[in-house]
Amino acid sequence: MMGAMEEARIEAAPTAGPYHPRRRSRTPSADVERELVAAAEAVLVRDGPGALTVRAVAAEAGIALQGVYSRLGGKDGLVDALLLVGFGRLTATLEAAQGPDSLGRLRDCGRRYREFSLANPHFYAIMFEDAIPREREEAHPGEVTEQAAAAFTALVRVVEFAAASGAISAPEPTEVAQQLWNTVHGAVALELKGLILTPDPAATYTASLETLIRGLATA
Amino acid sequence: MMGAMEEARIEAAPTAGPYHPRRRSRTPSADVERELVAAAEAVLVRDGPGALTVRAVAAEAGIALQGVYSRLGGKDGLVDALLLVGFGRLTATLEAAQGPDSLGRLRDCGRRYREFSLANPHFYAIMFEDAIPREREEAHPGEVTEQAAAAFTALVRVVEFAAASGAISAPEPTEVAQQLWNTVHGAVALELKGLILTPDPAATYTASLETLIRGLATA
DNA sequence: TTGACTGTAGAACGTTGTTCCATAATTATA
DNA sequence: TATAATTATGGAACAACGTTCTACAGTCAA
Repeated sequence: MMGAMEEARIEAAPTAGPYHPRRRSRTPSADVERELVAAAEAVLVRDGPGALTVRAVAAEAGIALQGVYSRLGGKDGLVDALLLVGFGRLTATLEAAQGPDSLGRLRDCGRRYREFSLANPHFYAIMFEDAIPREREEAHPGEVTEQAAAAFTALVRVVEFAAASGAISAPEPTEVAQQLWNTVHGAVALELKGLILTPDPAATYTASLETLIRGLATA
Repeated sequence: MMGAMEEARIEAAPTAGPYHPRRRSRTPSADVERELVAAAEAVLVRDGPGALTVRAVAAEAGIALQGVYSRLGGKDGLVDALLLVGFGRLTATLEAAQGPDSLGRLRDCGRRYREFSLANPHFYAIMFEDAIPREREEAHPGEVTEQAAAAFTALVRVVEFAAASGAISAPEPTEVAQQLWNTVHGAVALELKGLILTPDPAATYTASLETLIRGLATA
């Protein structure tokens, strides 16, 4: 499967010594973690969550297996690093939402949420569906939780903006943002599992969002 | 871990023969599949998806490991059997929805959906979150898909009833039922993952449903 | 009763996450 | 720069997992 690639890292074979005749190259210490996470992302995107094994990632990075444990604390740490990347990108995607008016921006935010999930289905799966079961029962590190909360905050901002303009009623923006999250997450989660039983998932998604906006409209 | 239980199935040791002196009891053929699925449910409910191993289920049932393969086609078949049970129960739960009027029945249906997911979190996880990764890439058998569709049909019926009474507008009940599913699934999926960031998840759930109903109200 | 079927126990295989080790290359210190 | 402390490497090894294969023996049907 990986064939002759690893031979490139053998720099020389100075003597035909008995035990360890060949010199080994070594990844600079400062690069190990970054390269492992980059390799993990490549494996995840290319082959999906099921193919993300510690050995596959180490081979993809050209780094010793042990590096995953000494630098990232094992597979769970590797996945946590990917979660941080994923939630960071989702946050950036949602924060970039814009539109001609406050409702247009809310609609764009919803559209971006779906596009992110469809463009990054494997990322979305590990972020929201535990597509890679955790080996140990420990909770995610605080950074991951905080980045996930940052994505939610982007929704709160959009809701606040729409409420300030009077387009919707949101006395408690967090409550309404949660309703928005429920709707968009439910829609994309079901779509990723093939459980949108209507002919046009995109149209149904838009309709769901419009129903929400109508339900939130000022009386 | 299972200690002395399996000794109970050794009925006698008639002779001190050299190789296989002990007589073995045998599960009646007609019972093997049913008992395996029952044991799998017990393990799933008690210990969660991560503990549902073929060996654990066979031990729980007191049935030889091989039975899972000869009767159910392996772990995936075992999980499919559980999915069938789970979707069947969800369908029954939703079909039992009732209320003083058509909107009351819709509200009860939404309430029942959440209660089912919170009362059966491990079932919900394998039904909607692939909490047990499939070993082979094959699709679920038709029965599973049909039973999942039956659960959705229960939602369609409730929507049709509400539309017929004029409480909501649903020219295409399937479209509206899908919007309802998006909302309730999104809410419970996020709640099961601890991602309801409002103080009172139950209240936010109800509010989400009310916003949906308001958005679907007849103009 | 007899033969076909099939559950049982056990071993075994490959893959997985994980740990440990001696070795050697890099990095930091004096 | 010389020396010491770090740390990446490669390999073996472990337990747990899904899966397959086997001889054996209990059950079921002709």
